[in-house]
Amino acid sequence: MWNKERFQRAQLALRSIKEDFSLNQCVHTVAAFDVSFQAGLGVGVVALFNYQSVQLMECEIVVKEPYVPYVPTYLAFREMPYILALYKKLHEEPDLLLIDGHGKSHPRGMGIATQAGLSLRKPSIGVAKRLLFGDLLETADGSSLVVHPETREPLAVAYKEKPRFKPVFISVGAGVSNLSEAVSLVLPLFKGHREPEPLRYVHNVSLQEGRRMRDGVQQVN
DNA sequence: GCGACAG
DNA sequence: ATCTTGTCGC
Repeated sequence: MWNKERFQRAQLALRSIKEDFSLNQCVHTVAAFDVSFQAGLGVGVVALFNYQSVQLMECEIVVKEPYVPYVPTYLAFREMPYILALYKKLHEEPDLLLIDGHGKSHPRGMGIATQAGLSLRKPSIGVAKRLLFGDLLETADGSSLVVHPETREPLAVAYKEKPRFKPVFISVGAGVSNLSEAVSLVLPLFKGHREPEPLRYVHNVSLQEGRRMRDGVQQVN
């Protein structure tokens, strides 16, 4: 059975894991994850990308029923089963994980990107489409900073690939030394869209795969 | 008590 | 996230 108390205990227990891993000097590959839900089924997708060229290397899919509902600030407990299964399917070990959601910019500093990084012992970065926690501070260069409500510590950067875009919120997951490093690692992955290309790709694959299953396969591929 | 609340 | 059509704009 699930409840907030168990979720919170598990989340805080994970927080005490030692980060005995860190980013390689050179990041060669990045793995992006996303999960969508269609007709009661969860469709998880991972895509391995070459970091330098931002070209697709591998794509894997996992389809299964979710174990628990979505509970605000406990997203990882719903989506982590997909991420773990997807990670096992990869034929090559990635250097960096890119997660659709927050990392450190979370009420307990334990967003899904952080939980994923700690669980898999891999450096991770979170990219979320909406703010969850923290105060938004406008900066001169057009982008904004998210800071902790009390400590005022920087938690995330609100980045707009184009001025007319709504921002995405980039935050440290695990194994990345600081926010500015996380941002500089993600920026090269943007290709003129709101989200970095690897995340945009897995999101699209997840949606189309979900619809294909829901509507029934009309053709064999 | 009230409102907010990633995906 | 999902339920859902057309529509305005670059």
